[in-house]
Amino acid sequence: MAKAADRAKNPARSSVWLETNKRSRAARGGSGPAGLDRDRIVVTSIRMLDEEGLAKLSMRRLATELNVTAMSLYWYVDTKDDIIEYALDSCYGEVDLAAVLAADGWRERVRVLALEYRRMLVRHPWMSAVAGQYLNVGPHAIAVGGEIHKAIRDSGLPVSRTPSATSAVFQFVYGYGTIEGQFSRVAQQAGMSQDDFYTDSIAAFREEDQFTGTLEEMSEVLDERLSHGSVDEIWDRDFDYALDVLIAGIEVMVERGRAEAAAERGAQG
Amino acid sequence: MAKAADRAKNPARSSVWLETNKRSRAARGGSGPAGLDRDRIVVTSIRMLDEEGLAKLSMRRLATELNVTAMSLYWYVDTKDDIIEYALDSCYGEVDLAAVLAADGWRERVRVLALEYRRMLVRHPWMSAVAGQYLNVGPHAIAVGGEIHKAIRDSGLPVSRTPSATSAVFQFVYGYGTIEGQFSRVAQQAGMSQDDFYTDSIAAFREEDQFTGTLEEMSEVLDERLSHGSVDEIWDRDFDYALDVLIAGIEVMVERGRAEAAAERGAQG
DNA sequence: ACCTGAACACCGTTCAAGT
DNA sequence: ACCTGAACACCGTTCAAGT
Repeated sequence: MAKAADRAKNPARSSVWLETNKRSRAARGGSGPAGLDRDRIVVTSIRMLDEEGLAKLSMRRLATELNVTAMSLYWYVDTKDDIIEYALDSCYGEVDLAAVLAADGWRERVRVLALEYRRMLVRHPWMSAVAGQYLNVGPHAIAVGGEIHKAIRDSGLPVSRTPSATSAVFQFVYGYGTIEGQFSRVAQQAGMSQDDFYTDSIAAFREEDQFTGTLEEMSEVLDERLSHGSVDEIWDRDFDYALDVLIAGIEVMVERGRAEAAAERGAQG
Repeated sequence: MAKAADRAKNPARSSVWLETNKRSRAARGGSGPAGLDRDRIVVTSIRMLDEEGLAKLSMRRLATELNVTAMSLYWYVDTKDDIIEYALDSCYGEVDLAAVLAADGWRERVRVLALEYRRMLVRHPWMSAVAGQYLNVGPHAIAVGGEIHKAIRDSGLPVSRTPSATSAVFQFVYGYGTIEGQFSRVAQQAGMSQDDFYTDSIAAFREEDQFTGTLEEMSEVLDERLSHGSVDEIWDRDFDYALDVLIAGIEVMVERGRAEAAAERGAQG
């Protein structure tokens, strides 16, 4: 049941989290003679993905890491995609929702959620490339999505506008976490600190005469940045400021919405 | 020269657009006996990527489409990654920068750029998964980046803040274009209209009792949406509103920046 | 200068067979 | 119930050889 071939026929419901595809056996619980179970598979996958990246994860290499043959894995999952979907949701579980609940007011809740989300993406740089390809409807992803929705809703925006505002905030966080994660991963691969990597990259671009036209414009910006701190500090500072922009924008739109609603009531009464 | 193995050793400069890797021969110009050249390779790649997605593009299938063997491609590019990097930059070339220049004021320029960018991502749903993996320093990508920078700079924000604000706006657009493209691609694969696919998906989720907890919260939002138009209209409406939020936020921060600068001058003078 | 055939070292997945 | 060996139909890339 729920073979890879079947899965492809119904993309709308194509997720390990939906009944149509879920397999009954081996879902969880005790491990077999080889000490294998789905949890161990997922945990090991995440470690390998963090260390070596998406491209290097194969069923055979994963199996070797677990002291088992590749075919054993297929007792616990239907496809390699399933493993990645489980890994994805497991990472969403790292978002500290207790810290969100402890935060005071929607602004602070949005900030905490954004920071937790960003940090998760940076810890697992393979996530961003993959998240868009799945429905992201695992229990942890749904829980995070629910908190995001509630935080934005509490701003006072009309219900019809919360999805849009949510999207503005968290698509930004997603994109920001993606490039930050990419940057730190590539720097690490090059065996450099982020600071060295930054200055080295800029130097490389300046050597290219093809960039002298357009990059000149941004040159003063690039120079200005490192004078204000390390690359790590710049990531934080830029992130905080962008959240300032977004929160200020939401505040304005809340006010506009209230003014419009009042005008409507005035016209009616 | 510039083999795949060499490339991996210097990730900071790992791009077909940087001298270190660029190969001199066959860069452009007339096609060989088989009618092959790099432009044809890139154009065909983009068509195949649009039609069948990233996973299905292989050197062998691409070569077959071009009536040639896979190995011929290696005369024009060093690796499969190179082809994707060329394809990526070629797509950035679809952004209509003339329309941006024709727009009046930074707000309108930001809107036109955002819309052009979003449309490009929806036309080529494979782009989002891939863009983060490369440096994106091809001529077209750089040109687009330059216009984005200039539009945001003209808002009057301090130079030190433009990268952050740019990131807020265009990471949002990137994320938004990604999920919109994903949605339309999956609907198309399922052979459904976007509207049918939307209602069908929601129905599928409602059937799952695991979602009754968290999804209940968002239920009213989901219902509200389709009463206000087609899925296509919702995509447009949400996008416009999110840009309203972002532009309003930038306006507020410009004001704050001016107030702070004035206070500083007052304290000094 | 441009293109190919054969080969290498990999993939994900299936299926029948083992314990 | 859980795990494996062998096999299928693929990959990207290299290298020596063709024209």
